Amino acid sequence: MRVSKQTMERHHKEIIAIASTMLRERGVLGVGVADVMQAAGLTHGGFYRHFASKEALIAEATSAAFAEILDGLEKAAARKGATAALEDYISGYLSQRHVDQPSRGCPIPAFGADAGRESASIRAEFEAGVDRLLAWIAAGLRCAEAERTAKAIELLSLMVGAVVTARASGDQALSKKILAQGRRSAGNLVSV
Amino acid sequence: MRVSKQTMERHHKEIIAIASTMLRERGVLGVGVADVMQAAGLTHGGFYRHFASKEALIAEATSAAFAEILDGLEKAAARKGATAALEDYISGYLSQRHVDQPSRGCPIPAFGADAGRESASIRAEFEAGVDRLLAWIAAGLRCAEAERTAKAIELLSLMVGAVVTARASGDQALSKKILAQGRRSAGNLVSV
DNA sequence: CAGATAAGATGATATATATAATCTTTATTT
DNA sequence: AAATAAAGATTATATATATCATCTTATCTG
Repeated sequence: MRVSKQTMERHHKEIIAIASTMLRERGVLGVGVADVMQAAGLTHGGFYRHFASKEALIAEATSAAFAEILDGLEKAAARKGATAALEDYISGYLSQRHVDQPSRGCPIPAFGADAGRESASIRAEFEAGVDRLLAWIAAGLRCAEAERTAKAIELLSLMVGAVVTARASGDQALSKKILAQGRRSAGNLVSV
Repeated sequence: MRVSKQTMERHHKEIIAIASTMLRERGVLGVGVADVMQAAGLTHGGFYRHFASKEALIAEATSAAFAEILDGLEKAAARKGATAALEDYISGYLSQRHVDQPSRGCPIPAFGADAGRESASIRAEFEAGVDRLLAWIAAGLRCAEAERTAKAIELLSLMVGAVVTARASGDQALSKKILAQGRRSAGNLVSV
């Protein structure tokens, strides 16, 4: 049945929000259109009133995942300063919680590999998110202006790789070792 | 029809070899049992004479992917020395070729995120591969014995993250920038 | 308020999936 | 050489998939 414009708008946003968490939990091929709709309390039939294709949903959900995170980061930086916010971000990123719960975490370790196999429209959203994230990280670094972007890339690569490798290595000792070393390395990077 | 023991053994290895490249190209959910069998010149019906389940195939293919790479690395280290071999490995890892062609590349950026979602048997194979790779990297580092493992983890994390992020960021300028920075950072790591 | 419109539900289609049963053909064993 | 065993082919099953058509029912618009 038809719903009000406001309700439809709300549904639209809910679908995207659910897809953005499912994406990070299950990867691109692991999320089904019907799954997402059901989780939103709807049936699969209405999906194509909202999106032209699954690909379009993934693109929007990718953008939403980055936006959600970056909005939070920008608020944190405004509240406690760019450098302190960056330190919090790093310790959260390289935490056991982040490794265990990808659903609200960073999209890059969660489905960056998947995104690399997807269409240009999805990769473009991903790239925009990475760009924005790198700029935010750079702003929190205390080194010389000229080195900031380079260092931001180094730091992000290190963190992404540590989380991917820790997740893949099961819940054993190795996983924790990788995380702990990631924290040390990242700490050295930002302090120098 | 029945084939000789040798032929069956060959088929078995071919199936695993094909799965190990498909895995890296398409991820765990992207490889289908029938796809793999067809690529091996067989039909899907015979699959369960070779493997108990798709999961068993993925576990074996994961192990095979790491083994293939590490056998090559160990030969290279024997030929030209651990340190020189490590330098080659790093420059190959952070090359455009590796970013563009995951099929014969490192399993960690290719399907580490997928592996993290899979069963313990698959994660165990992955963990064993990471372990062996870290030991090989550590052997090529010229720093103090006590720091080697830590530095190997740092280096691998950095490289994995750079490749994942470069792949996800499309074929634009950002992707190349991430790779180039990865090479600089890795270079600094091994030289110090 | 009446009619148009459209969001979502229901149902259908076509394809893909992992797995299992059965059949065929051949290698192995006796 | 006959009997057996088994690898792979064929076929079947059950489920999942993305997408589309149609129907219902409510909102919006004139």
